[in-house]
Amino acid sequence: MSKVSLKALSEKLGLTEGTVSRALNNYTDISEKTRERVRAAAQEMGYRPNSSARRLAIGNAECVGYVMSWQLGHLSEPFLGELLDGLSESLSDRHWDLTLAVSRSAQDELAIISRMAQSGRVNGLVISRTLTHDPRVDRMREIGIPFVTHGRTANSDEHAWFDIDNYSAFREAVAHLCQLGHRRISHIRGPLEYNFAASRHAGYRRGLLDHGLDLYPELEAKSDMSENGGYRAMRYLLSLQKPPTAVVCVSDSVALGAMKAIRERGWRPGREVSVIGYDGLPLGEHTDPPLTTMAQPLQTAGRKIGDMLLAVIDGADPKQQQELWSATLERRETDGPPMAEQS
Amino acid sequence: MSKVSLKALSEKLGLTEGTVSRALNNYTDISEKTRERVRAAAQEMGYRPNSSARRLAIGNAECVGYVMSWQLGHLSEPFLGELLDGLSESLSDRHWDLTLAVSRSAQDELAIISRMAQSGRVNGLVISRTLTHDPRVDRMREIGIPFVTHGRTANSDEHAWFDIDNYSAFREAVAHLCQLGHRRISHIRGPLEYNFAASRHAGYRRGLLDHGLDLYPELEAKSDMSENGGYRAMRYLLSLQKPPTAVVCVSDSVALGAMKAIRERGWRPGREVSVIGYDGLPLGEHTDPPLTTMAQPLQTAGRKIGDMLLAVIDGADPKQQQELWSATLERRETDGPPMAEQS
DNA sequence: CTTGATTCCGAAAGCGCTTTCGGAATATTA
DNA sequence: TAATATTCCGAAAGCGCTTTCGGAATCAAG
Repeated sequence: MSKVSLKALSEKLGLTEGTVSRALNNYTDISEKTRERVRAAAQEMGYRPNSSARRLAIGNAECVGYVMSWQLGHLSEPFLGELLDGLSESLSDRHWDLTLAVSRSAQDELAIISRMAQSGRVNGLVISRTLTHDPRVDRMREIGIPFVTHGRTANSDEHAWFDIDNYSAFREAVAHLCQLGHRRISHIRGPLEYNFAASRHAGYRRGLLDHGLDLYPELEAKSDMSENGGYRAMRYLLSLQKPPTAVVCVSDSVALGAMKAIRERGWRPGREVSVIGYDGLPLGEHTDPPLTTMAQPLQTAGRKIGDMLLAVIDGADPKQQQELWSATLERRETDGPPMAEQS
Repeated sequence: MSKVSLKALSEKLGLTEGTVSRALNNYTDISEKTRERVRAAAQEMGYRPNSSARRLAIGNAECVGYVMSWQLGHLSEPFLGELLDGLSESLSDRHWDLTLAVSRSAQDELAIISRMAQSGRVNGLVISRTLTHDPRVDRMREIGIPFVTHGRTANSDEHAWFDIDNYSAFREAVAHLCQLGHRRISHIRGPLEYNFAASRHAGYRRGLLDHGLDLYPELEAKSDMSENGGYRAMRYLLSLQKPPTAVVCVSDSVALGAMKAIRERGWRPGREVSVIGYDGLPLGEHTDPPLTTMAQPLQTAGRKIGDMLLAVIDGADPKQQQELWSATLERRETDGPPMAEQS
């Protein structure tokens, strides 16, 4: 690729490679005059230091990795793009790269982590969708590579993480429904191995208890993270003797499916049964009716995660790199007071 | 990171680094016995060749880049995840990496391309959302780095590309509406600089002509690629003296916004005005009513693009690496015959 | 004008791996 | 057994860049 090497440049300048290198890297032992001369020549010849060579010499990959799992339809997560955007923004300040790896199995994922870390391909890693007990963080810690998780784990005290306060978010969502007068509040939850799903679930339960409501297992429906999962779960809930008057969903996507089930029954979301989603997706404004949701601030999450990772790489104490942000209730039109008892 | 180097490994084995290297890389001049011995030791010590060193020596980055632009809300594109997934799947066969770069301006994007290519950081590039006249492909060609575009350009004959036949898709969508009896068919189009938007627009027009319909500029509304853009565009169309009885939208997202505008007027998509989207997003099944759409097969597009890029890198003629796939009409419930004239 | 402190650059040693080349050691053929 | 052909590995030269070290040349101080 790069036809112009340091050697070519230095020969043209009548300097040694070392000198040119130092000039370009702003060493103080190079006179301002020659530094400029070198810069100009480099510019003119279109010199680009070979990354592999530089990285080898410098002993640094100038690169971090994001490893995402194939599971859970992770790839279609709404936060993917934003996260990558923020990450790369953070990295671009120092001209570092972002390498992506997607795994095809849990085993595969651990292998990928090891390989990327131990081959010196990256200086740090970030993973998303943490499990409560996540073998990936064990692996990363054992390897000793800097990392930050997007989402907490059971022993998050030990590492750097970024998370949204899912627990409080769902507690708040339930509180909101209670204030509207609901007492039969359902939850369509995600796979509980995932920390975020477990937190939301726990927050939901806590919300009920806050308001003196009992926990009814039949009011909790399991789902994957897809619209279809939400649809099926909601159909189940609607088939109950006494269907819930409100349901909080693990995500906006799931809420979308739930809404469809509600409509199919001839009911209307926000009237016969309120529904609250989670994510704050823009498309929620355009559903029928517009979806009330707990909106998470993901526009800058990636940026923050990147900054945290860089800090850890720079030697910061991972335990100090922990950030918990909050979601906020965004009322649209799928939440309303319960209708008069009807059975 | 990697504590065990080739040197350490070779010393432990009582062999030279060169020999160990050759053993690990399956050179034929190493006896099967020592090869096995080396493998075992490598495995045991957890040896991982340092990537930077390997890449430098080998003169190959073992890596390709995907550069995405910040524009157009590209990041939230539905195909992002699938594309990355497919790409990485293709690359993982040879254990190559995928590095991501997101640009913050058109200028920036060109700079990124140059830097990645000329610093030998990647062996090839892929870009999405091509413009009809795309300076990025000019740049890549001028640099001489292998690449494939996701979407065609004005001079696509010259390079490798993957695309969906947008033109035919929209022509077909219009044909479908005509067969249902529609004669006032609108199009909410995207920014025409983008090749895909221009193709869809052209396909729409061609569809009208196919059926002997005239082109009315006022029936074409411009929009960005967001739900909101579709919403505003549709409001405009509904404000016409004689609103269209059907509208084909540049994307499902845009269609979502359009549907909202239709509902707000007290009408129902598929009854007073039919709407057809494009993308085939799963969430379209759960809108109200479920969105009829031209579905594109993106599950394997990434894989294909990756394979094509690899082929070009391996020396294949870029002009032979061109692939055009078709979208297919997925009828759901937003298409129907026009209602009786009503004004 | 000499001595010592500064500037500024050349020389050279890597970074960790790959690959070519040549030559022992062993096997094959006459 | 001698001569030729094979097998298998050691030695060494890079890949392109960074960085330490030392020494001219230039400066300020005596």
